[in-house]
Amino acid sequence: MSVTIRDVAKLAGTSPTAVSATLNGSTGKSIRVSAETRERIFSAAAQLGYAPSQIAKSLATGKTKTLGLLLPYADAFVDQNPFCSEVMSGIMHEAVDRHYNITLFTATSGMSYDQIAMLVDSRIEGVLLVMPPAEGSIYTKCERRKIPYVSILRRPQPGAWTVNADDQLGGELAAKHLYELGHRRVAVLRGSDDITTSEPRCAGFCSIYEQAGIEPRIIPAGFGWRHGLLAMKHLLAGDPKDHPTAIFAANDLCAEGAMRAAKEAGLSVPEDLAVIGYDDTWFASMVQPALTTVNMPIAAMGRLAAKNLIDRLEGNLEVEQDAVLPISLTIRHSCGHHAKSSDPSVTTA
Amino acid sequence: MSVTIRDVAKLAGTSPTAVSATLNGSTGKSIRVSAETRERIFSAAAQLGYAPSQIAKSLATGKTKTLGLLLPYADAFVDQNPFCSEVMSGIMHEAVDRHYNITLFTATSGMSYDQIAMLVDSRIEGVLLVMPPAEGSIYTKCERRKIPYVSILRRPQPGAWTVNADDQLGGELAAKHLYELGHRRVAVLRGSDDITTSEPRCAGFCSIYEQAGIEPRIIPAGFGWRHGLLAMKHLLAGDPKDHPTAIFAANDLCAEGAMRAAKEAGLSVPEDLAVIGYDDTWFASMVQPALTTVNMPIAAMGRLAAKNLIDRLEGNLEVEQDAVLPISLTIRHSCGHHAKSSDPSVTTA
DNA sequence: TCCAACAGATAAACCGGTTCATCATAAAGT
DNA sequence: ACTTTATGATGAACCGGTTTATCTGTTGGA
Repeated sequence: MSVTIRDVAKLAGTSPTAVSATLNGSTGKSIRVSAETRERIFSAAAQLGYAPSQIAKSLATGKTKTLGLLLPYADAFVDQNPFCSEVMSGIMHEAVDRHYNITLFTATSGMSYDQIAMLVDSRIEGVLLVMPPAEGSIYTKCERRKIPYVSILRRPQPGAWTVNADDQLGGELAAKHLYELGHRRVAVLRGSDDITTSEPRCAGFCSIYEQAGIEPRIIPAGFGWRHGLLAMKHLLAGDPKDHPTAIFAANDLCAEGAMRAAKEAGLSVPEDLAVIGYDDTWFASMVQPALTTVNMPIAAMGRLAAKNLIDRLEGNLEVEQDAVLPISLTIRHSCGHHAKSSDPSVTTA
Repeated sequence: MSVTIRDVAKLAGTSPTAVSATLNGSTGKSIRVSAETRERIFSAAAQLGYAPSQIAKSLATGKTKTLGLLLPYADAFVDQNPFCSEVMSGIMHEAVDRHYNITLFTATSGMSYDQIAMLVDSRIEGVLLVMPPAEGSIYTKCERRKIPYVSILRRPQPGAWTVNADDQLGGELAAKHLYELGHRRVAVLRGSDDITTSEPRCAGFCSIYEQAGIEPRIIPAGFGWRHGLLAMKHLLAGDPKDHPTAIFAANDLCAEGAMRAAKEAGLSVPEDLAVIGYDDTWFASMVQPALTTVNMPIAAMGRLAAKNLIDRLEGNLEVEQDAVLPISLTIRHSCGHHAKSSDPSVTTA
């Protein structure tokens, strides 16, 4: 069938041991190969088109160089949120650089995280979790099997590694921006409670306004476009005197939904209503008006999570357990301030 | 270290052979196990928490139950095009149902398809290619290694399996719609030539108009938002008498870019300019005005490609070599016709 | 001259499953 | 009574690598 290390050894007139050591760059141990034998091995391997069986290698060494990637489970969320694609992109960059494979665990609809945990088998050396649930059998499974995992956007836990952005600060930056623009009646469209970022973002936002003696209205919305739309409609259904002049949305999608509802109610953004988003995905710069939004270094977070996981797997124990990446505010047009057309920050293929 | 099949056999007081046969549901061959031994094996396995090594299993059987998934290479494209997420979702559904793993090969920036082909190793039983290039070492590599592959959106080739939508028909549907609405000066913003769908869509569109003696203008654009924006600006820079009254864009992203350019030039959509998109991703229903667009069953295409690949791997030879999925037209607001607010076809998490 | 150290090389065991070939023993057929 | 067939079970080989332990010369130092 396929060409094995013994075939190469036979053609080169030497032993499998020598071939293995040579092709792996001589482990330096007691296996010594003369320059001339090495030559014969290389040419034999090339002649036969030898490619080592990664499976046999894994069985012998116990290493698979394969990571599992668990994306959020709700179909609509995966499909619709550009966040996932961006974080995936960052992860792939690091994985390719470090010669690791990524196996996809997407919990599809009708499939719980617990069922997904079943997919973690001996082929997986480590797991990357993107916006995972607070609790779940996936964690106990990994711990029982001693499989290390790194979570992206999960509240830090003792004994677990995480990569987060500074959500509290993100909320604060948004609040400061709106406050400085003169907004005094503001509302938060808060993300769903099962994602851990919702709370600190909201808390950070409120803390700034509370220092000024103002209590923002908090509407439980969610991370979808429709959530923003419905929450905004709900707000606008109340007494016009209570209508907020500014909105801090759960993310960019939610912000767009809110803008849509406002426009349908005859309000214009940013003149009648300022809207600020979160994430700064490509989507934010494409909607109209382009969103002022809190920027998370999404791809960098994915990359760092992959890096930290691989570092740990390779024995580097100095990995930062709870990394927090910096946050910034990207100012575009949805809160007024300054105007420009065809936002150049949009990059296309 | 970990518990092996021999440990289970020892505890159950039987042989590895019996354990293997029992746990795999008795292959029915000459290995026979009595009901009472079976019981002991099950309880021993449960007691030890035995989980078979998939690696050892793969080495012994030659099957890995792992598929490679190759997504398009330009970062911006992957990140920004909802198409990829949707096709991935369909693929994952089938893979999970059939108990197959998916290994991700995303050609990141600065990495060619040829380099990606290097990642295909013995762990991969089959490959799924999404919008692959016309030529490349990936194909020769798969053929040399006898690894079957199924391409999504690639021109049918002898000896290669594909899943496509009826691009020609898609173009025709778009053209008929615009023609019936009275548009006689129309332009095609054509996708880039390296994606095989560009040509038949354009051809289908033109064929309808040519029957009426009209030659549509064809602008080489691309599949990105910016491509649509620039192409439209270029069109609007010409003599106003030549301005088209309707646009057939390469995809939804491109269509939005074109709409943006039109709006910036003071035109309104659909009153002054009709725009029709392609793909019908979630994005299409979210932009304003919501896009009339050619609907591709994207997730279904992903799912079918995975199904066909797995069927072939499992020896089903009746797999349709070049599947073509049906196309339809989703009418929203960007070509006028009828109006409605908050398009209900938008689904959110 | 003798022994230690080392370069070069390899046979054999091992990783953890699957599967082929073989072997008892009991039941059934002639 | 003797062969055939079915049941229950297992030892050993195998998949394709890595790694340990061992072996032979050759060189250098005392």
